[in-house]
Amino acid sequence: MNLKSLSLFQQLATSLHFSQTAQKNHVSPSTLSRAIQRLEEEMGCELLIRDNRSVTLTPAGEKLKVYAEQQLEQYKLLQLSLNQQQAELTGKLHIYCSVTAAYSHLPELIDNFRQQHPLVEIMLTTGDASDALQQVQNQSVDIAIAAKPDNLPASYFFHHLAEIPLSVIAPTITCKVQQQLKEKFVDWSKVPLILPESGSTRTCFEKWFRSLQFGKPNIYATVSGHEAIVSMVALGCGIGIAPKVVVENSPVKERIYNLVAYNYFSPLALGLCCLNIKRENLLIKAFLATCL
Amino acid sequence: MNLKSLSLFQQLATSLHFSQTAQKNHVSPSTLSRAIQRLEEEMGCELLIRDNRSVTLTPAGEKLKVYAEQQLEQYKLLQLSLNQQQAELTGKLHIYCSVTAAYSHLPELIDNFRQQHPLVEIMLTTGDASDALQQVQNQSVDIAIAAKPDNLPASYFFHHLAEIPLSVIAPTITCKVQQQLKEKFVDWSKVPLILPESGSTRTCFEKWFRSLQFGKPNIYATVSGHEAIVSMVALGCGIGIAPKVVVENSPVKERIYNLVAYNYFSPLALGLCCLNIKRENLLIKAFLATCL
DNA sequence: TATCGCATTGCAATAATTGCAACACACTTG
DNA sequence: CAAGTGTGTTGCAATTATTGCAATGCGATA
Repeated sequence: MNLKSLSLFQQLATSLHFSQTAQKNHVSPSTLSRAIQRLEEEMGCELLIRDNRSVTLTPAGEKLKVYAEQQLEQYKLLQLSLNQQQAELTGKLHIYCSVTAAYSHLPELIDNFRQQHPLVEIMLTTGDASDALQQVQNQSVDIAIAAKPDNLPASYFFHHLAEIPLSVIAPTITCKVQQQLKEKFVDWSKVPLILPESGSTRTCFEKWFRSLQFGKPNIYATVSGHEAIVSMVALGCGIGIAPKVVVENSPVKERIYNLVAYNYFSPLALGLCCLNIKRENLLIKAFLATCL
Repeated sequence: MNLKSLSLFQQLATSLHFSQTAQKNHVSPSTLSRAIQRLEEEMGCELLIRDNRSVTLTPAGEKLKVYAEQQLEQYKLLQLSLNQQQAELTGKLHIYCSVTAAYSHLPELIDNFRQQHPLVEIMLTTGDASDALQQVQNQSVDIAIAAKPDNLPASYFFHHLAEIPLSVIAPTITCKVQQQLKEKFVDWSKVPLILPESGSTRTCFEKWFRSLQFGKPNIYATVSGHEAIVSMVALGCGIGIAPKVVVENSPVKERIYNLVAYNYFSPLALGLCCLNIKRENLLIKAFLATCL
């Protein structure tokens, strides 16, 4: 039995909903399902009754839920007590976070860290993912939470956190782009494109476009930051490519749709990045530790 | 964090001795060492000070020890409560156990099981490993704890528990065998051998002897049970082959020594064995579950 | 009947854990 | 003082466990 499974179970026992719980924890439903199965195996009894329409706790499940809550609480207390005992960490930790990551992973990372090291002052900068590495490089920040570039120099340390799928998006309003896309033969060299200035998403796009063999792309605009791409697409300026999370959290998401047919972009690898030489730094070490 | 590591740590924190703790838990010292390292990583602080001559708990280690003891206790209680809640298992469980296994793994298996299912009556038969399968086959027993034979029919289920290394042993007292072994060229067809009647050890030996290409072995005696082999070797009747555990736990171990040069026997695979069709049997299922 | 939502499974890829052997170190012995 | 013994730690290769994707089964909904 491990705390991760226990935590998953505890949440599931509260929400009684596999998909939701899985999503909240950034794991696939199958992972959650199997974690519970392992737990049931280990306990030697059913914990949840899933009748394909609803999920209910068995009496044993109830007991385990109580136990899980206790355990998680006690574990927190232990951590607190251990961290108190160690020379308590203080100082400033500069974190750079791409706006994209801020949607999905930042909150819990910060939460966990603050819980364990309440005296550390966190200096957070958000910005375009493509700036992340540079910020780390010139030590303006200690850690970046951003997509992994294709060729990361060995002087950087990278810890994988999640895969960020990309979406190709188009405006729903009637406009020139709309018509172009409706044609049987889409001349990609004519379709106006909204692209990020640089960064992984840009690289990703360029690879794809080259594979189409349509010559030069018709780049309507290059913008800095995924959010801006989404906005411009919504305005009907052209089609764009941006992380799914950004699209789904956008205030204009009603005015765009997903060009599912073109979703063969490999997802971005989101993770923590810092200089290898700084991994011994106590604050950085502590931060990385909270991310397992 | 998982209970296994926590349990290892708890024991280590009590014994303050890596090798001992590792041995008691049937893991290698390196496994234990790394489990502790992981724990320290996870907690973000040192737990034990190892200065190459002694092991001491740090204050953080002390705290974790207390925590670990609580957790393990609570886990036991949880199991108890869950098992109580389920229709409590009762009945008889017939176990066959080779004497060899009785030395090493039987106690804890039984312990664990009894703790969880105190009302189940355990009927234990010990005997020669070679009988184990037959006993399972004709359903005289439900489960056997014994070495896995080379060709186990598919109707059997086998769960690996540990590797049992074999020793080639010779008498220390001066006798004919001694002299034969001292010669530069050992004529293996002349050396008197003490062998088990049948079973994995026998198979193992025969393979080895054939590979020597010395014709027929000079079999002094075939006996049933590894313990008897050790005794006969101690008496100077010949050399023998038997599991290390048996040799080391033998009352006559002072009168035998290990022919290290001939230790190229592959170890026996000790494990639990039952008929596949009986795996659904509640008692058997429960027993297997306690063995992970 | 077709489609959706939800949990589960087969399978291949990835990550974590393991034990062996080799090592470094401190004490003990001959 | 060199060789030997007992200790915990590492490099490395092999095994094991875990993961996510894609496909499946199953009921509900339209």
